[in-house]
Amino acid sequence: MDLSANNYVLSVFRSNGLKCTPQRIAVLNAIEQSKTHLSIEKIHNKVKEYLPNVGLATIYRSLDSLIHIGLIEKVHMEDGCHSFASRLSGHKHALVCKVCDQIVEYEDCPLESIKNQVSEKTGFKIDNHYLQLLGTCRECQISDNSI
Amino acid sequence: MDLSANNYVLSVFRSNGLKCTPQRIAVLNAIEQSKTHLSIEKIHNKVKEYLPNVGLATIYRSLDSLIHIGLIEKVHMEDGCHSFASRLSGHKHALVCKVCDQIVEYEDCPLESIKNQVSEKTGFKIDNHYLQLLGTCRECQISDNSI
DNA sequence: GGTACAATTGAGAAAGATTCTCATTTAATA
DNA sequence: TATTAAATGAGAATCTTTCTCAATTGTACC
Repeated sequence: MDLSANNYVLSVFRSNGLKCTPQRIAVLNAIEQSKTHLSIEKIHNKVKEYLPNVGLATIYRSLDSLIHIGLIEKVHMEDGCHSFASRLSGHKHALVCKVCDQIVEYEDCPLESIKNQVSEKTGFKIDNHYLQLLGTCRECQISDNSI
Repeated sequence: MDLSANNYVLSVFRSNGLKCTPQRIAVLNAIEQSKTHLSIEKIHNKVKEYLPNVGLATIYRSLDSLIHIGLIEKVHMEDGCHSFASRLSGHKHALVCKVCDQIVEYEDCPLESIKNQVSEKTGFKIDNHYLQLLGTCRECQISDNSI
């Protein structure tokens, strides 16, 4: 894991008046590099591989900072827990496999038109949305290791 | 609050082998009758009005049971907390006002067609979805008590 | 209606998750 | 490189959620 930030990430930190620390970069990298969702504990373990002394409180604080400046977002799992997803590659939605827990990100946002529709009907000004589709991925359908 | 269940609710409990207790009915009623989202603590307080001795653990257990038999579902809030919504009136999506916290339910599910689209592209078999739209309701836009 | 029995409850303890405090360290800036 | 405010690590404190167990209560059957 490279604990130095690229220019874009650095500029996001700076423009928000936040320091770009190795801890924060390590948390961001852990989330970006993961193919599946990570609990706080898993993020902590991942970061400890590179920064063995990092404290759990720092993970919480880093996640808060990264959410605040928009580099990551909280993703809600069906069981009520949450994980975290990178927002560096723009707006995405989560496809969560109930069998293998894999998260596939789906980039075409199908909701822009729907938002207008809903706005007209209800008068709500909608400025954010959260969509999650739950099901079984292709591999798990084939291997049929579902419960 | 009427702590007796209607026939439908009763049959759902029975077909799942669960007892229909006043505590569970009170939790269900509290959620159904609320216009806004309720935290666990608020549900507890609401239920205590009718069953003063109800314990917090019972609220947790009732919520689990009600989710398990499909009478309610967990709704995720943007801050990572969750509230609970009745499913007695069918499939609905939440429109959450960031100013007044009001939840408006929106019944036309715009996602059925999208699900097929996404399935084709990704191979996922999608069997559930969760959509939440966050914004400002008509009243709060007018009164402009936003932050 | 009364009885038996397993499921459920209340209370508080226990466990787990998150936040806070504060002395120390460190990134950013000049 | 020196300065300074922000960030960190460690552990305490605070919430939140789950567990345990004795007492209670729905439900099914008579």
